[in-house]
This record gives sequence, structure tokens and C-alpha cells, in this order.
Amino acid sequence: MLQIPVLREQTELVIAGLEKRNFRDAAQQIQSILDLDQKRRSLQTERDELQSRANNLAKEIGGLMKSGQKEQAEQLKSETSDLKQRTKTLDEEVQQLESQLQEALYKIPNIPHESVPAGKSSEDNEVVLEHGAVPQLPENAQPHWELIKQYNIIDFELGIKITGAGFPVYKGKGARLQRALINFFLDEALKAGYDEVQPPILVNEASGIGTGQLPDKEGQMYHDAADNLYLIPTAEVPITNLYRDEIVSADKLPIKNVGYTPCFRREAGSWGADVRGLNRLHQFDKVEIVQIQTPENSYAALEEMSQHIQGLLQKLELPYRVLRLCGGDMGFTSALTYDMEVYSAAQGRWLEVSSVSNFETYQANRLKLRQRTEGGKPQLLHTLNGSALALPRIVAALLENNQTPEGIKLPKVLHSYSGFEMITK
RNA sequence: GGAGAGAUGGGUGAGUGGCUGAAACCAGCAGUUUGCUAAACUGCCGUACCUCUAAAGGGUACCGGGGGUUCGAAUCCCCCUCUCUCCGCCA
Repeated sequence: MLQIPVLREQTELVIAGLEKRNFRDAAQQIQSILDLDQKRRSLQTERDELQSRANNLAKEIGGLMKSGQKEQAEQLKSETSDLKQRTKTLDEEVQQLESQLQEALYKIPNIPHESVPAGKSSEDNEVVLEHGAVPQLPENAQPHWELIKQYNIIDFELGIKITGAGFPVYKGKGARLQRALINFFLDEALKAGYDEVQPPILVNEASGIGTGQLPDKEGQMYHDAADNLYLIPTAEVPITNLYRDEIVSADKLPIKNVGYTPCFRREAGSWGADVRGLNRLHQFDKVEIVQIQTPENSYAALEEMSQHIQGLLQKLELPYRVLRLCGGDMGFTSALTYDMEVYSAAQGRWLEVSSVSNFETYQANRLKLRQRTEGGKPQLLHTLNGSALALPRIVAALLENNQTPEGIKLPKVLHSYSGFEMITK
């Protein structure tokens, strides 16, 4: 969430940023937060002064009791009851204001970076670059949801039987391709200097709050009510929360982690025409890269992550483009997001396979993730993450773009990982 | 699932009502000593908020979380959460 001092000192910038997101009643909402903050501060000052007096009285009484001056002690005691009452009232008011403030702040999204284009929807995103040529397909080219049946590598019917829609079963070379891709992505991240972690895929409430999935978006996550745990929608959640409540010393930075996890999304209400096959699932695999960076270096790191992801797509020989998301399409917690989309030839569609974002201090403020600075106060760090990569749509594009009359050809880079070069009937 | 124990600062760990924001040790930082390393010695060494500010300073809160008793709570009482140990089960 945003920091109150920033709201106070850069009010105009904040409002302008929120308006770029088409955030409704930005000026009004910020003003009401500033009012709450103002009120809280003045009440707290008052409360602290009363408490200070009460503390002094308590000390005096202690002294009198010791020296046996009981009568004077009793007299002072009677003075404290009024103080106590007033302090208690103020205390309750301050607490109430604090929780109102907290609640209001949770509802304010991050401020977009200056390079974020204005815009309302995905149509307004800026195409930063396109790479690779659209492949020529044979005449009877099929979309991937047909190919997976023909080659018997991914089975949606079986998934429906054991779980439900959106939980496919990968079989034979389909399963081996998954494993190959995961290993390939992990190895590439290791080469790029990321440390591998394997986090839990169930997280508690505090973790969900830390990265911004809670309190507002619980409907997107599967929830285990018996234990109050959430299935992760992305490894971003457990990996970033590794550093929750940490004050990191500068020599440990930057932190670069990579992790493979399954991801779970309820995708409530989002089923429609564009979500056939592997395009949108309830469970899928993803390799995620996460960085904890100093404010000075975070945007350079974002570019570095973008390059890393593009490198993967190039090695997979997939045509892709990079989008800079507009204010209206960006995620709630992000300051700048690039989406990477591959061209899935048989569908004739661009498919999002990665999203890489700089959250600046927005998550760090919730996480209380800071660095120790010389001589000064601990300073909030910047968090970043990106998919590198999400598997299903990569698989969809690989299948569609590489279909030939003889079978589906895998890109060279995968051969040693998969143990086969071709998927045949 | 059953029984018990516990939760204190970066770590270990003392602390059963005021002298405890918290001993001691370790780690860390600065300095003295030193041919180098090591050792020894001295000092510093939590966080948040409020206030004030050029800086310093002052105030309040925090010993897992919440409530209570009391003039006064890390310390006493209640509730919750979590962790550990033993038993059971088990990849």
C-alpha cells in the first residue's frame, strides 16, 4: 500500500497517478484519507500527553508508598481515575481511526510509473516490440485443443472426471514436455544468477495480505477453510513473503529467487469464448522469478528481467511481442508492467505468457521489507517479479506453431530436456 | 487425533508487580592497541508512531495476538494463535 507521508507530501502526484488508472474519485478518496490521518495524529498527540501524565503519577505513587506516605498516595490515586478514563476513550478513537485508515489505504492501488501510458483497457496497451515471424502453417492446421486429442498428450475429460473443468491431465509426451520446460526455465534462471527455492503452495492470510491478494481479492484464490490457508495463484506470493518483516543488510542485495510451483486460480466468472483448451486453467505450472532491489536499481532490474524472459522465448523460437500495460490494464499493486505475448498461429491470437512488474515500495510497505541504511532509518525496498514462464500457453503455441504433417516438432533447445524431438501419433 | 511444554531484542538467554526498553553472552558497527592475522580493551548497537527540528532532543507504544486486574504489568488472570516434545497415523 501507499505510504501516508507520500500521500501527504506529494498529494497532487498521487492523484494524477490514480487518474491515469481511471481510479474513481481519486482526489476525494485521497482527501478523506488525509483527513483521517490529520485527525488521528492530533488525537494521538493528546492521548500520549495524558498517558505521560498518568505514567508520572504512577511513579510518584510508587515513591510515596515506599516511604510510607499512604495518605498522599491515596490522594494521587484518586486523580488518576479521570485520566485513565479519558485516555481510554481517546485510545479507542485512535484505534478506530487507524483501522479506518488501513482499510482505506488497502483500497488505493499503486501509482503508475511515469512511462505508463494512459488508457482504459487492454486495447490501449503500448506495443514495445515485436520479435519473430509468424509461421506458415499447413493447410489443415489445427488449434491446440484438437492437437492434444489427436496426439493424446493432454486430456481434459480425464481431468473433469477426477477434479473438474480446467484441471487437465498431462499424459505421455505431454507430461514429459511439461517436465522439460520446467527444467529448462529453471536452468536458464540459474544461469542468470537466480537462487532456486521451492516454497509451500499453501499460504496463510498474512502472506496473502503481504503481496496484495488479500483482503480484496480472496475470490480469486482457492481457500482451505478448515485451516484458513490459500492455494497460491502464483509463486510470487510465497517467494516474496519469504522476506516479510525483514530488515535486509545492503550487502545481501539484490535478492534474486526463482521457483517452480503449480498455480491455482478460481477464475470465477471469467469463462467465455476465449478460454478454450490451455488458454485459461484452474491449475497450471509456472516458473517465477522474484527480485528484491534497492530503489535506485529496481528499474534496471525490471529491464534485465524482461530481457531474460525474451531470451527464453527466443530460444523456444516463438514469435512474441512485448507490451507496456496502460494505466487501466495494470494490476492493482504494480507501478510498471510488461506483458509478453506469444503468437499462437492456429488460433491466430496473441497469448500472454509472462507478466513482469515492478511494485516499487507498494508490496514492501505491506511486507515491512526494508534495508538497513547507514546512519539512517530502515528504508523500504522494491519488489519485482515475473513469469519465466507460465507453461500452458507456451505449450499451446509450441503445438500450434510447430505442427507438420509428420508430427509436432520441438525447438532444438528442448531436445536434451525432453528426450525426444517430435511428437507423433 | 491424544497428552504436555513453551513464545522476551539479529541469535542464545535472564527476568514472578515499580529501580526493565529490558541483564549477560554471541554476532554487528566505530575506535585504541598492533609488522600482518588473531587476541585484548573502550564505546555504540531494536522498531513504529507523535511532537519538535537545520541537527540534536522530548513523548507514547511494543517482551506471540487480544482482553482484564492494578495508581503501576514482560511479570498476575482470561481467551486466541503459533511452535516444540512424546504417543498415534503416515509419503
